[in-house]
This record gives sequence, C-alpha cells and structure tokens, in this order.
Amino acid sequence: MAVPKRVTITDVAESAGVATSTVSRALSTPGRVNATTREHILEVAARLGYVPNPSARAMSSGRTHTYALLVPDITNPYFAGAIKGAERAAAAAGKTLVLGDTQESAAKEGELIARLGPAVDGIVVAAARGTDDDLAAAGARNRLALVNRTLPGVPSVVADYDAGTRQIVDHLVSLGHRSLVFLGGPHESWSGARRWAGLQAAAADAGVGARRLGPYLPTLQGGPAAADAALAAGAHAVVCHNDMLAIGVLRRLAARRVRVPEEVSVVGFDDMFGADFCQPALTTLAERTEDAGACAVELLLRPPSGTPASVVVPTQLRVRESTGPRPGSPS
Amino acid sequence: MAVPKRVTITDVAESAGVATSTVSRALSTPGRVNATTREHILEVAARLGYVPNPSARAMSSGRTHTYALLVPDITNPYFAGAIKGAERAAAAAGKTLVLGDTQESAAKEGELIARLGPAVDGIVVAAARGTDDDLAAAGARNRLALVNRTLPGVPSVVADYDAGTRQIVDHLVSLGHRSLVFLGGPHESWSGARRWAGLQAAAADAGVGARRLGPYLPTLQGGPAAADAALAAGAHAVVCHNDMLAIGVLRRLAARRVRVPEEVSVVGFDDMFGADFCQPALTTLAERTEDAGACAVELLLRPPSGTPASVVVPTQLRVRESTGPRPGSPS
DNA sequence: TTGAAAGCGCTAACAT
DNA sequence: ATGTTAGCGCTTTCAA
Repeated sequence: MAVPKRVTITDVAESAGVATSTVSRALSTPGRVNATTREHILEVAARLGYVPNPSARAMSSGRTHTYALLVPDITNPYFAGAIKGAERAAAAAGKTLVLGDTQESAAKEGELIARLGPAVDGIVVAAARGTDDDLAAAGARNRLALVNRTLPGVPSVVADYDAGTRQIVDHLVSLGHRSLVFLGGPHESWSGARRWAGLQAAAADAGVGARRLGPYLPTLQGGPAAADAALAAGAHAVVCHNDMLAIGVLRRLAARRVRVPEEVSVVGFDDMFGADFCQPALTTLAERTEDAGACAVELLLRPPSGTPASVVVPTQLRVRESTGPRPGSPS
Repeated sequence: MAVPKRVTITDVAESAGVATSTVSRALSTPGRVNATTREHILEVAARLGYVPNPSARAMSSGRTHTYALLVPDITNPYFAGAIKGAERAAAAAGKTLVLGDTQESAAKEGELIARLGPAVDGIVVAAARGTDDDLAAAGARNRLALVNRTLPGVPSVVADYDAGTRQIVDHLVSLGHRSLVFLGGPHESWSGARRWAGLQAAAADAGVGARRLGPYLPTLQGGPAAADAALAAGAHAVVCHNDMLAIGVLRRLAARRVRVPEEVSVVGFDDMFGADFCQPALTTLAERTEDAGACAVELLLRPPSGTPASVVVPTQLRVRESTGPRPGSPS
C-alpha cells in the first residue's frame, strides 16, 4: 500500500458540510472565516487525517513554499553552517528547503538554477561561481539571494571582511609582527579577493607590510607549496586564504620542523570544523555562516522590496595556538 | 519583474503547431511520438526556453520527482558524505533532493516525515531516531529507505559493522593487545549497539577481553570523562563510539601527558572529516557514507519490489598514527 | 501517430 | 461569511 488514497480538501468539505473554498480559507486564511466554522473544519480535517497537497497548492497559488540553497560543495564543512542556518530559517517559517551541489562549477550552478527555478519561491546561492552576467540573468527569472557575493539589484549577505581583516592585522601587530604574507586561493574567488583587499587596507593603515603569494589550492593539498613559499619569503606571519589551506600549511611546517607559533604565526579564515582540534589549534576569523544562511533565507521570505537588502554579518577573530609573538620581538 | 511569465507547454504546442498532449509525450514518453515531430518539438521548446513546471507535473502524474533526506544534524560532518551521495544520486536521475534536519529528535523526525510525505516520492532517513513503531507507521504512508538502521519491511543501507569491528580487533591483536575497552555513546544509538555487538563478537573470537564503559557524549565534550575512565581502567587499547569522541579522548590524553600510541592506542569510527589532521592522526573505521547515501536514494528510485532490499556497504579500517604496539609487547 | 478533452487538488476571483 | 466557478500546467485516457 504505497499511497493509501490521500484525503483531499473535497473529502473534508463534504464531511464538514461546507464548500471546498471554505475549507481552503479555514486553512490558509484564518480570519476570513467564522471562528466556529473554522473550528469545526479543523476538527474534521484532523479526524480525517487531511494533509494539504503542496503541488496542488502551488498550482493555483503560484507559491511553492519551497526554497533552494545552492552550495559549491556540500561536503565542505565550511558550508555546513550556511546549510544548517538556511534549513532552520526555512523550517521555522514552515517552508521546505531544497539542497543543490554545484560541484564548484559555474555551469552546474546555472543548470540547477534553471531546473529548480520553477519549483521554488526563491534561491539562495552561496559562494556563487557564475559570472555577474549569469547571476543577473538568473536574478531576472527568479528571486535570488547571494551569500558572500554582491551584485547590484540582488539581495545579499556578506561577512564583514573589512572589520575581520582589521582584527587579524591588529592581532598580529599586537604580537610584534611588522609584516605579513597572504597565501592566496584561486583568483576567481570573490571572497578571496575581499579578504586580500581588506588585509591590504588594514596593513597599510597599521603601517605593516603585506605581500600576496599564490594562488594555491584552497585545500589541504595546497599546504606544501604555500608553506614552502612562505618560508622562502622569510615570513613570520602568514594569513591563509582559508582554514583548509591553513591546516595544510600547518602540516607542512610541522613536517619541516618549523615551530608554530614560535617561528611562524599562522592565521586562517572560516573557523571551520576542525580548526579547534588541529595541531596547533588554529587562530582564524570566524564567520557565523549559520546566521548568514538563515539571513539569506529570511531575505527571500519577506516580500520583495524596492531596494534589495545587503546584510553584513559580523566576523570574529578566534585566537588559538597558531599565533604568537614575532621571533625576537621584545614582548 | 519577479516572474516574467513562464513558458508553458501550451506555448510550445502552439509554436510547434501540435497539441499539448504531443508535446507532453515528446518530453516524457519518447518513442510514443514520431521521431521527426519529436525533434521539432524539442527544438521549439529549447528555443522558447521551456522548463516544465514540476508542480503541474506532480498534479497530474502523482509523482513529484523529489526525494527527501532526513539527518539528525546537518552540521555533523559524519552526515556530509551521505548528503553528498544522496544529492549526487538524485541529480544523476534528474530528481530533486529536499534536506531535513531532525535536530536529533524523534519528534522532529516524525513531523518532517508527515509534512514532507505528500511532497515527495520517497524519504531517506539517516540514523533514524524514531522508534520501530514510528518508522513502521511512516513506512506505511510513504516510500522509505533507512541508512544505518534496519526494520522489517523497509529497505535499508547499513555499514558492515561486523566485518569492520573484526578488522579493528585484528589490527589491535596484531599489535600485541590482549584486551580492549569500548567507550560507548548514547544507549539509544542503533549503530552504537551494532558496533559494540560486533566488537564483542570479534573479541571473543580472537580471545581478547572487551569491556564497555559509558555512555559518554558522542562529541568532543565526551572526551575527558571517557579518557579518564579508560585510564582508570588501565586500558591500553580503547575503541571509541565515534571519531568525535575519539578526538575528545585524544585531547584529554594529551592534556594528561599520556602518549598516544606509545601508552594507549585509540581507535574511532566514521573516518570523519578531520580524523586525518588531528594529532595524532586517528586510526578509524571508514564507512563510505557517500555510497550509502547514494545507494539509499537508488533504492527509492527503483520501483517497489516485493521484498525490500537490505544493502550492506563495506567498511575499511584506516590505520593512522593513533594505534601502536601494546606497551611492553615483544613486537 | 496524433488530437481532444477530462481531470489532478487547490486557490482566488466573483457572487451571494 | 460562505458558496460557485474557473482555471493553474500538465498527464493521460479515449478517439480518430
């Protein structure tokens, strides 16, 4: 008995002795129906075990009560927070969340947007890989919200990298460092560009030097090349594109018997799962991705407004064991 | 311009000079339409940018082409593999995957199944928290597939804990260990029970002792209590409920200056993200959760058969740095 | 092989 | 406040 004949609104209407429209109203527009009638209808519906058919509802209303979240890689723990936050926000509003993995590909991202578009009321794209044009076109056909990416006319939620990078630089300066090296990720990375821009600005303001090396793979595998380059450059403070790379760097430094933080301080971005139990525990900029994911869904939930909102989510430096005084500094 | 009037099957039919039913057939029943006609229709559809409306499709066919995956905690990296695998299998079949977070709660799980049921063609429940009765009832109303849980009459995919625990015991025995302590997780955990049962059986076969301590929190936080108890019990080989607990144990042991693996060997379950970069890298039983997730969806994809399939996914011991010879053993 | 037409379950005018 | 009715876009008989 795969589907034991579902109870429809008609069954409820008949059984309650009212019209289907009244049942519909009782369910979705309380207040536009007599309280007593409503009471009765709800009771009958419950007794019959009535569950509204979402497809039918979507057919006539145009709203699916479903939202999509697209991430470049579901297994990347960095996105776990955003996924959870989005799911939470959707569930809290009684909405359904569809998940899509774009496999780090702009093409896959576009396909998913096209395929999911008609099935959902809105799409959150996290760390979008598509070009501005791709996204603008997608935004014209669907309600869109971006996470860690901005585009004129499209609502977005971004981490406060400006303040965050400033915290990083201040922290390093307070430890006596006078220069830093940024181990960059892929050039196409929007957030990578923001991180480096913030770092440069903060370094300039603090009067410390900042050099960028790379690009390196933003994964554990990127670590060896990045660490070796940093060492060759004589760096004592390195800031990595993300935590994955930072942990890769940590491992390489350990393998080369370079002590962290005594000889080299290492900072990451993301406060990813594992950043607190790697060795040494990583100093990193936490992003509150869960809030960002939730916020993006909420942006979609509220009725479209004239000017698309652009929310900035605060960041916070988590100082752990991978940063310390510059070697030979008086402090 | 939120939704600039989508192209419908009627538009395609008109533009192609055929009936809507022919378009429908060309799209979903190739072979029941003239090849030339079909070619033409497809071309027109592509030119117009036609995308089928899933709700409408679901209305008339009853099939939503959507599947749901329920996990206890989306942010737990252990489930990332299953999520990815399920998403991959669904996408490969042109299906949509809805994600639900049950927040480790049987009640939430039940609610989600009830709410999502009418909206999907099937539901994968990973590490189900509900009682057998709950699940049996849910299975009567929906197509269900379980991951790491079995129930008569419901298809399931489970990790091969029997073989896996045997590998663990063999490994420890080969290192000279003559007894082990299992640091257990929550008593309600189905997989925890399976792990302990397997361990006991394998230990008995190998003629080594096995004791169970706990329950402990299956998280980093469970580590201190578990590690202290293991030490007090004089254990030299401990097997932990999962990797989170194992890493917590590792940290506690490090804090207490107990060397791993020289004094104590530690084994985990899951080969979770991070198990390879914690210190020391963790020896653990890998589960191929991605395959399991994909397999569960595929179970739902194929037409219901008489006897529900029960798939067993192989496990594999990843020997890293946290296990070594028993202290004082001749090897 | 193709077309015409009847719904699928629900919502949203429009009446009353 | 409630009933009547016309679709929403698509699939699926049933005829031709």
